[in-house]
Amino acid sequence: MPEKFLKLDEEKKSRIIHAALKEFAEKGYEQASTNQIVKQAGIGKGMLFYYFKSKEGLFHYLLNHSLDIFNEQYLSLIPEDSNDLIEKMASISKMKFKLYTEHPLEMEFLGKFFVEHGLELPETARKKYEEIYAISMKKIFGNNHIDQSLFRDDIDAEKAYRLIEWAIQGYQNDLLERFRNKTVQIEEIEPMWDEFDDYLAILKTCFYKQKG
Amino acid sequence: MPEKFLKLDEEKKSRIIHAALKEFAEKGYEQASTNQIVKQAGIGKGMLFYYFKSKEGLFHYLLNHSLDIFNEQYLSLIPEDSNDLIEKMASISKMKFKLYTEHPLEMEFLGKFFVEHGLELPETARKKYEEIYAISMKKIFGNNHIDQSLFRDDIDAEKAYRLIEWAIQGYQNDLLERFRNKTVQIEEIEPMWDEFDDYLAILKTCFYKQKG
DNA sequence: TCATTTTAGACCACCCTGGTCAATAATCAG
DNA sequence: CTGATTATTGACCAGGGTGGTCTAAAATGA
Repeated sequence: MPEKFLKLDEEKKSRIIHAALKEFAEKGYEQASTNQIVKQAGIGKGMLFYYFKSKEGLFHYLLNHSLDIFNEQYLSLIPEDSNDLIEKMASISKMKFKLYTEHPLEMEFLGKFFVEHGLELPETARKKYEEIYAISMKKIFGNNHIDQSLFRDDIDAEKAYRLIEWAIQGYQNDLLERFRNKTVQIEEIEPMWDEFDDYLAILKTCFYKQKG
Repeated sequence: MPEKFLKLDEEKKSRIIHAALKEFAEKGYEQASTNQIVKQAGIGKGMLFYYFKSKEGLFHYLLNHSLDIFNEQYLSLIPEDSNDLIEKMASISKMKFKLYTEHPLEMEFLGKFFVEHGLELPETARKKYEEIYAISMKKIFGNNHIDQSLFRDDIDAEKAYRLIEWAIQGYQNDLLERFRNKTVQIEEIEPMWDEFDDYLAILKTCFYKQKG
């Protein structure tokens, strides 16, 4: 919708988007200051209202922008076919890590306005979010042909499932915490996934049937 | 220090403390509004500055108040003697749940100003926090006579340790999410802990040596 | 009764708000 | 080059919120 804005060169767009995302994520909608945004973005005050009509217009644009990234860089890439629960969750986890390190501001922004509670959102954004949420649920849990026979017999597979999910989640949070505000260097990634694989191996050893 | 304030009856003190905790936790120090606080607490504007000298004075009081609760209702109660890692973490987890449901505002407040990043705190509060942090670390991990022999031999005990921690953490977060903004009814607690015990049993089955 | 302590909220000077707009700079068409 | 169109700036606006003060009244106590 903001055609004027879309015509800008990428560098400037990015500066504005990031300044705005940061301000909204930190302060919330009401407390966010357009003055701060223009100062941080290094543009004149008038331009923000020339590109987007109002504060609300800017906010809507940011919501769409962030949801699109979430969709394209994450949701659409989730594989649907794996039967090995741990492998599936691991690959999702890796993608999520990539998403969060490559687009930290967008994800913080979405976190603030969707995951956190008690914030009213425009109808359109809520709809879009609910769609995406439904898709993600379907992709991750939907086609429940998870191979339960992989699990050992003496435990409740459903509960084991949750425990594994939480454990992997915990590792991811730990990882994200370590890389907070750092840009991830390519050469750091491989040993990280090695470590991750160690953890996954333990989970398999413990929760799956032992061969032989 | 705020003697005037301490002489008030408990109900009024509580109203003021809770209004202030909520405002600070939601908006952060700078953005928090003393006007909002007095309105929410139902007292005249002047009183806040009569009890505490300034906004900063109020904030310091809240920090101490919350840290004290954390200390007395949680840290000092952590048992130091258990060797069974899972049992120990489980009991800590239960206490933490109690702490968070009985003092949600205090814990949100502390979360905002300690766990969240990039907020400067007064020197005294930082010291107090670091002490408490050190104590908690020592209590939880310090006397590392955790009985590693309980773990099965074919996995790295250190890593298993972390996985268990994350899993239990995940369950707790799930629980806290379910009870967000609800006061926990006593009759709801027991079945909850039954469920928790189920999860713990699975963890033991999977990570500990099998008997016989 | 009168002195002391609590209380309320009007008031202060100041700062920041989202948004406008007139003046200017840059770009483009012919 | 000219003249029109577009992009850009920042001073400016009315309105509202800021932490904090102070007067005057109410409550309390002796």
